[in-house]
Amino acid sequence: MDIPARVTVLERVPLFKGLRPDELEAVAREAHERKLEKGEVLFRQGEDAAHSYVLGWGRLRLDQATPDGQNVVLRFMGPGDMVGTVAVLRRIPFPATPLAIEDCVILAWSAGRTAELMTRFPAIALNAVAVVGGRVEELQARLSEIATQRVERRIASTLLRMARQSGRRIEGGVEIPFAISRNDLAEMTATTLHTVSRTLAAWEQEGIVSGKRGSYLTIAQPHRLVEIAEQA
Amino acid sequence: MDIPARVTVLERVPLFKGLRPDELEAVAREAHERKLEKGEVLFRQGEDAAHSYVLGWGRLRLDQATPDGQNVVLRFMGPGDMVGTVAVLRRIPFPATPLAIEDCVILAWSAGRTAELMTRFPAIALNAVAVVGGRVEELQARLSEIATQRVERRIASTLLRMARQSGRRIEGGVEIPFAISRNDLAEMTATTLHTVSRTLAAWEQEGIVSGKRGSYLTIAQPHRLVEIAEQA
DNA sequence: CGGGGAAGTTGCGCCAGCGCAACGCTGTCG
DNA sequence: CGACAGCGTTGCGCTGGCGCAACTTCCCCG
Repeated sequence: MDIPARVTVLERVPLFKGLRPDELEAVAREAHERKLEKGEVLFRQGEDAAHSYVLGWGRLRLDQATPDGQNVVLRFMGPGDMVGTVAVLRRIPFPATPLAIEDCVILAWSAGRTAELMTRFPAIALNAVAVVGGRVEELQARLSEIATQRVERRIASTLLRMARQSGRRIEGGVEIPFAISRNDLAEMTATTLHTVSRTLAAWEQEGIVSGKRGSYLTIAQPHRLVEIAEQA
Repeated sequence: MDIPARVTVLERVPLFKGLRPDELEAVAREAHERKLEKGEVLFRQGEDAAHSYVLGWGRLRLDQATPDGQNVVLRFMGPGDMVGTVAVLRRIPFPATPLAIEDCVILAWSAGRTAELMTRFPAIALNAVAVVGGRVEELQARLSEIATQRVERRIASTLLRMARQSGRRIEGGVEIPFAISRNDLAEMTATTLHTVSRTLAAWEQEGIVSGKRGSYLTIAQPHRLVEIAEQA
């Protein structure tokens, strides 16, 4: 990717919102580039946070291993998302592992460079607070859900949230444009593969969602899902 | 509080770490001051985020109401914590309500002033990312816990986390220096008052924790609690 | 000092959903 | 093209801990 191409990518990244073209160019010049094939990891939980990243193309799933060896899916990330930036600024090891679920192109900056750019262009740092704040909000919402709601409602809320973040309108509903396994959903909603399977099977029966194995999940009747998510 | 007194407070606030004394003074000059009595709220969930705050003295409990009227305790906050800053920068309404559980003194800056100060002193913005990042980490940990662990382990983890954040060594163990009701604990661990009550009663029997109603909770045998939190 | 109310305790019964296990489907790799 | 591996489905039984309700204890306030 040459510099103008990078700028085109960075223009749409929330982290760099409000920067002038020449500033974006300066940021772009400092970046390294990295490609990741589906199935590879960008880094591993526990590693030293030497670089921060911005996802240019592709999708990542952010996994966190618990001390006792279980796995929790923290979030899915798409183009424009920042990765690892917080760990870099906090000078702590990466707290999770981003796994490529599609081929990805990623821009990287060293830890020192990251801090330096944010100091030089404070707007980046302000944007970073906003982005990370958004994650706090999402996590708080999930926490509330898990704390107070039944499994069925949590699955509904999770699907709606993913649709809102990454969904595409297509004929016949809203499509979530990457493969999510039942197990992924289970690990996002704090339940088991089995319960997710049963729930989705029921919803497919009723025509609320559809999507064969491997292909993308489509929410055919979002309003029905909203009803389920909101019912007392 | 005069300006030097404010500077003394701000010196110990993580958000302002690394600022020079003259910079701290500039920040202090821009602040408004606000007192809050026990039982009052600083602002209400849903209100427009017109100011950001730093807690000088006292303690707050941050509550979030769910759409269906339940309540979740997001966190307890103590001296030096920042409050509302994220909502200000994201230009969204406050997502939760901070309730004073002790008398508090709070410094406040208007939304515009907050952004301006962060731009003038980018170190503040970098610190803010780190602080908010810490919250993300804590929320992720709680999410993992709730998703994968039994109630007993979650309560143990929560108590240990609070002890780590605010605990005081005293003779006979570690004391959590503010009143936590069983209900608070229930709302933090995604369980019910009843289950918390039973669990703590059992632990008091075994001498792991102690603390009468109203007084502060003391963890007499932290290592036992760690065992419970870590056992498979 | 006595009455009211909030917070905490405890017993009991029930059920959502977990855990296990067996089976089915589908893509893929030799 | 056959067999394997990974993912998903489904049935079944069990149980953690929730929900309800009755009761106790403590604290505050008049």
